[in-house]
Amino acid sequence: MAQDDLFKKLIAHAKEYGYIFPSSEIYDGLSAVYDYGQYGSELKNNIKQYWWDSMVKMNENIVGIDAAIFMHPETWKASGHLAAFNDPLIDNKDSKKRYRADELIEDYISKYQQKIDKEVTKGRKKFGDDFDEKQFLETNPNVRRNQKKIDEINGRLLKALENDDLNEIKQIILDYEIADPVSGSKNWTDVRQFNLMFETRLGSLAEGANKIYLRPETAQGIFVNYLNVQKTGRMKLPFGIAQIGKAFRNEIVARQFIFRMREFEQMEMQYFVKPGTEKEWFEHWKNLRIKWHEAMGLPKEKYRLHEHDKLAHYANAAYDIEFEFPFGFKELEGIHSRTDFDLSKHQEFSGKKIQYYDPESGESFVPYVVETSIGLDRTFLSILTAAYCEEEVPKENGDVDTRVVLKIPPALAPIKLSVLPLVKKDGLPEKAREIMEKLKIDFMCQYDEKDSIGKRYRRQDAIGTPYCITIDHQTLEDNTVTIRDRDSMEQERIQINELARIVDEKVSMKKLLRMVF
RNA sequence: GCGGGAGUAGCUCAGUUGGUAGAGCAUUAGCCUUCCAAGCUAAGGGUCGCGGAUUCGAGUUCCGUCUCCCGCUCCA
Repeated sequence: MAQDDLFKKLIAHAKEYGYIFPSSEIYDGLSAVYDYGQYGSELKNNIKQYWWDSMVKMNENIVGIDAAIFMHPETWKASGHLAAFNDPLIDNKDSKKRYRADELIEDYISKYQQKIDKEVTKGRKKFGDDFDEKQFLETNPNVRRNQKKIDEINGRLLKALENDDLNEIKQIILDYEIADPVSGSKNWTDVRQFNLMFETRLGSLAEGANKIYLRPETAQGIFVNYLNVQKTGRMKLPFGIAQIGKAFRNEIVARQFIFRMREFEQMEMQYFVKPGTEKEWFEHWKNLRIKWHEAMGLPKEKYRLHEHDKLAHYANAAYDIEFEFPFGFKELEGIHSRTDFDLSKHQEFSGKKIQYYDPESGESFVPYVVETSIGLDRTFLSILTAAYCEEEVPKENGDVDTRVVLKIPPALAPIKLSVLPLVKKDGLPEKAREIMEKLKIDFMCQYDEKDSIGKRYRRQDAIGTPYCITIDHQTLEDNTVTIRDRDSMEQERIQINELARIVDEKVSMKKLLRMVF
């Protein structure tokens, strides 16, 4: 089956079986916003728990917090988001391409710079060892002409950016007849501002109310709480702060189902270390995070590591863990060595000293940070895509039947166990209810007596329930039930009083944690 | 924003030159059922995305509009 078709089927299946619904669907939906349904929210919670436990429970030097989505606006000046998330964009009407208007102008400027470089090369050849670059740049008429042009355009651009003057940016493009690098067309739309951060106002709508933002990443909530946690938790380096929470980005194009949403959830852990040891910890977390993914049991070949060659301004090393989605390998988790960029910036902007006193060396310093940041919704999607199977099952009459089954890792499955009386009479439903009552304290269980047993098995397959237990006539005689495995469809007969123990062994989250640690 | 595709029941879709909105599955109730979906009976569920135009009459024609999906530009 083509990957594209598979993806469409998966989306339809996710909706039909209560995993993911389009947001506000009765009002025609909202672009790139989705709601998690009755099973989706269970799966999501299980993923969160697996992550949280593997951070906070399994590492005594990692603690968790839950910071607010609203933060002081200065936060985003310090982090650089306010500047970096504001892009003036322009469309070419002929080529239909969209560009960042400032980059378009900068590209144009770089052509003049290239001319200057060429002159310098020529000059160097001509004068040999006597070549004085500084003097050459000041006196050569060609260089001076080009440099003047650069200064002129650059000056206008910087001023326009500073004043948020979009009309001026457009005017620069028109004045210098800057053309679309692809088509050569000069047929441009107006310049529009895209702010990737959602804005709102704190307090009333009254004038003078402060503009605040929905956080575009959760990490800053950790950085601004660094001192609080370090002091109140008596934390010593190295230590980590973990957080799960929503973040918001007003993406120009948000698509591919829940892969890129405007509202999404991140699971982040910032690990604070002594400067100089960050590379070592970076390796440590990279390896541990890979093990975390592998323990879930999704196919290993679906994962791949990608090293950033172009590093963000704050990082000195960065890896992505990528997953092969139906639309290709895409980022699932980022492991970044963020140096002391964030804490230093907050120190600078807040005026509060963010230092760690190291009793061993007697020195104070700003700690370095190694970050692991994983998309919860993306992890959800990776599990769902890997789980979705259409199997051919031979029927008794020789026909072939298609079985749709979600092979979700049992520890993460929304419903662990369904309890099914073979028939709806002879006291079997009563016995099944009795068993159900005992088990529901241990597991998410579901009871079903409607329709034939085969049909009920298929319904459970479709939502990914790993085990079905069936109460039949023999149950009444010897207190045994059959337990059916979702993936192999094989059955085993076991004692009722063994049920909780046997199922727990199979579906417990402890199993995953033991594989990682 | 531009280009392409699509909006009819929970799902998959049919609906003729314009003439009373349909099927299968699903759902609910009842009957029947000794282990891998689709036995029997009945019921519920749709202002055909929305608005306008043409017409005696529009799911169907025309215009507008909204939404979703795919592609492109952006992405810490």
